[in-house]
Amino acid sequence: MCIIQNMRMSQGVEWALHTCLNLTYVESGQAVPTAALAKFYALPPAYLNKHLQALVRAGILSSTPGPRGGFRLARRPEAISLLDVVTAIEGSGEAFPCDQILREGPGGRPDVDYRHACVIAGAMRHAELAWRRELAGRSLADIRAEVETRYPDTPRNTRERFAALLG
Amino acid sequence: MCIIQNMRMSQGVEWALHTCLNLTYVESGQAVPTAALAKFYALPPAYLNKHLQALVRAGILSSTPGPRGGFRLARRPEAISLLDVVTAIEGSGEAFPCDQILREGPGGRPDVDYRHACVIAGAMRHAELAWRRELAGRSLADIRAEVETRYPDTPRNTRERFAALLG
DNA sequence: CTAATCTGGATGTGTATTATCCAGAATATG
DNA sequence: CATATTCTGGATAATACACATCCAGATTAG
Ligand code: SF4
Ligand code: SF4
Repeated sequence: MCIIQNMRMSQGVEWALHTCLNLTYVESGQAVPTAALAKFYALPPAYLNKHLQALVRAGILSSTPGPRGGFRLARRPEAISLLDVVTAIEGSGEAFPCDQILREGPGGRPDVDYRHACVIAGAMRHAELAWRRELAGRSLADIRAEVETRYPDTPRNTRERFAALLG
Repeated sequence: MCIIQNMRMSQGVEWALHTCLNLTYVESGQAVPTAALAKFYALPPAYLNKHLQALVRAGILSSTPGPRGGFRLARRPEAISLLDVVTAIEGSGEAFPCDQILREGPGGRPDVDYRHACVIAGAMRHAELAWRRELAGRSLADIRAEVETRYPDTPRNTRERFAALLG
């Protein structure tokens, strides 16, 4: 019937967002290893680690090897936007794939970069910018504040689970 | 190195947008078969036809079988938004995949629908709405007007190519 | 020194996109 | 009516990529 249900970002974004949010509850100075972060939501440890590495490369987390090592936030939650996390996992590529088919059209020139010249590509890019702007305007601290307003038990629950996992 | 570059919509969106835009230049009453639409940009005819079928189901195009049959716009260009076309090809699913991992977290309940309860999912949905709003506010007629301002030759080029392909 | 932990590359697996083909239905034309 | 044209939609194949695992090597706490 219908052939497509595309345009989804990787599930790693969800993992990364939740993990970063949880890490805001860890007392600074303490690192959490991949194994504990994975157990938090019963995620596959080796694969979650790949995403954590991406977050480190993006400067959102910092990592420490060795015993009592692991990951911690590299910046204050106020300084980490949702866009930062999404971009770290998804990359910064545009959602609208332009194959420059205009080159095959009437008057098409192989030497022109239609990604900049094309009105359609411009409109799609404009819409995508609106999306990025929304995500850039919301920080982990904002999310945490809203969570605590709606679910006051969250801080205690999160800290208790971390305590149990770090035992 | 980096493991992911996701979050792309299908290339069919580009084909559909260009094809719909081109169809605004066909004198109403005349239909264009898949073969001609495919040759316009050297696209694979059988696969393009799948996307055209999706556009018909969405009420954007209408189709006529038989000789001198083919596709034409089902509504005026002013009444077709970019979002209409994107949704017809991509589906209306959300870009942020929520696996409800909170169910595995502390205090998680299997009977709660966290897609509505979760603050993160809400923030992502909010950003996506901004994207949709932008696309919904731009019609094929708007795009066409901008194209003609910047590239005055486009109407003639397009009509000539159609004439040659239908000849 | 030893155990714990991160890093990054190699590799496997499964799903979804991309693409083709064909039988059947509908229709314009003569 | 006969025929050629064209759309419809299911079946199927090829390909790309997200998802996932594993391991050797590097780093560090104790
Ligand atoms: S016209 Fe725009 S969307 Fe189409 S191929 Fe060119 S750049 Fe891409
Ligand atoms: S907390 Fe939100 S994003 Fe995370 S699993 Fe639940 S609904 Fe999805």
